[in-house]
Amino acid sequence: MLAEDDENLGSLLQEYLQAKNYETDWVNNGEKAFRHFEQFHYDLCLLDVMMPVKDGFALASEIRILNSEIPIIFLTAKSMKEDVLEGFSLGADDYITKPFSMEELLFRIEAILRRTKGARGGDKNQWSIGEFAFDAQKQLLTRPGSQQKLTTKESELLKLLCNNMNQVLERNFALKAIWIDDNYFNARSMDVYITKLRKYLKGDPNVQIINVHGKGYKLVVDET
Amino acid sequence: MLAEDDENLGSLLQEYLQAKNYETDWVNNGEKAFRHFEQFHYDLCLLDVMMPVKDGFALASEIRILNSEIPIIFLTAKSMKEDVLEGFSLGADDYITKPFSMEELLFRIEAILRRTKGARGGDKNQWSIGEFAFDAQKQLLTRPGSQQKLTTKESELLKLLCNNMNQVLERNFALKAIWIDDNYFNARSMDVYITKLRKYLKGDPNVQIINVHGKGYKLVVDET
DNA sequence: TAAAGGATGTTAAAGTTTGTTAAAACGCTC
DNA sequence: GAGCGTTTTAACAAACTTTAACATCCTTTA
Repeated sequence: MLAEDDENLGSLLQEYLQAKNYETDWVNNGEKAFRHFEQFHYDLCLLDVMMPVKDGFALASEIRILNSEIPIIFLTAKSMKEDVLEGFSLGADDYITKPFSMEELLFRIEAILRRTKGARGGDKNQWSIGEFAFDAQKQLLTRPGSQQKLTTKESELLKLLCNNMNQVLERNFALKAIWIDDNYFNARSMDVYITKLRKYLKGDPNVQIINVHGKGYKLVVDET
Repeated sequence: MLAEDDENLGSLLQEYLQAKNYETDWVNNGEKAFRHFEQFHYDLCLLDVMMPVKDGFALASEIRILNSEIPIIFLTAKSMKEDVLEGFSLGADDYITKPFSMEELLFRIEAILRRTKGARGGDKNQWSIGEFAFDAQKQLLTRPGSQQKLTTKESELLKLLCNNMNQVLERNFALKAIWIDDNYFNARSMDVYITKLRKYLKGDPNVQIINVHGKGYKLVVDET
């Protein structure tokens, strides 16, 4: 829940947080915020301190009565020491003074949520490739019939291809990502691994690793 | 643990925190800090970013490998956006720029400890690994049916793997953390222990220690 | 359009890292 | 100093990655 009376900042923040996959309700005064808090269920509160009708500090102390656990972050232009201290003594988890960068806010939110919940899932490591299932974490390429254990390099390369499915994965990018150094020999080594992956994937004609001459490779999956 | 190279600020902070009943060890460079961290048991780390020998960011990432839970707060004069973001991406819980008020620091520490006090101490020593339960303190690996006593080295290694569950634990790091010296023979010794751990864990097919060639090992647990 | 040169495909060998087992060495207790 | 549990060393096996060698494909250009 975001409580912020400045229309510009409010909508900007809401939009940004939504874009980062945090469902965000935005209310523009403390009174409304409290009613929302009673009615809905939130994971974290972002409260502006100076708001009409009911200020952020008053709001926070009421919220704390209803829920002593929910993380609260104050967002404010006030940076005076007393205010900061008052904020924390109301049980705030963080206190950010404007102007702040949205990225920093996001990181602070995540630092707090990490403590309250499990960490949010980072990057993907499971894909379906035609009739195959690939688990990059377990380094396993599975088919209805059989199962193939992949080596580290095989798995890393296939993962990169999956991340760019139906797009071109550039040679140099892959080399620097997996081999660190993109010299001639590593490039040849990569070619060898492409051959290996093709061999593993050759069971399904709808799956292909296509070379884009001079650029790189493309994992093409034909869905039918 | 307080890592701060400025003698004045360091002793001032230590004194203040002690006065507030937080037992505080103060070290004046990153290298010492790491050795202290290995040796003693702390509830929270306050790290200066710019320190001689090993800077706060490098220190934090090494600490995170040993202990993925312990709260970390960066204390620094750097307020550049990139630095703040780097701090958070290393898993910081807060990032405070100098000059700051000691009261505010105290409040921020308390805000974080309030969230982590459940784990009490932050140094985790119990994990569930698939259908196993591992207690690093008691050096015990338990299963619904049976129970396995672990030797010190077995336990230390499994603990490191658990701290980096589903991530790669680098050989060299583990060697330096457990064997101190990462020479050839210690490396082979570690291989032997990996074999032992695999034997203990082989009852549950959803638990695996996977080798990442040339890098290290990864404890993969498949939750379903 | 055919030749040339570079890029990619494929296979096998060589070299390195890791897996596994057992014996030897170590350190502690009695 | 014998006994016992732990850790290291040794020796061999297996797996992984890189290098090498040669074949083929693609693009350029005369």
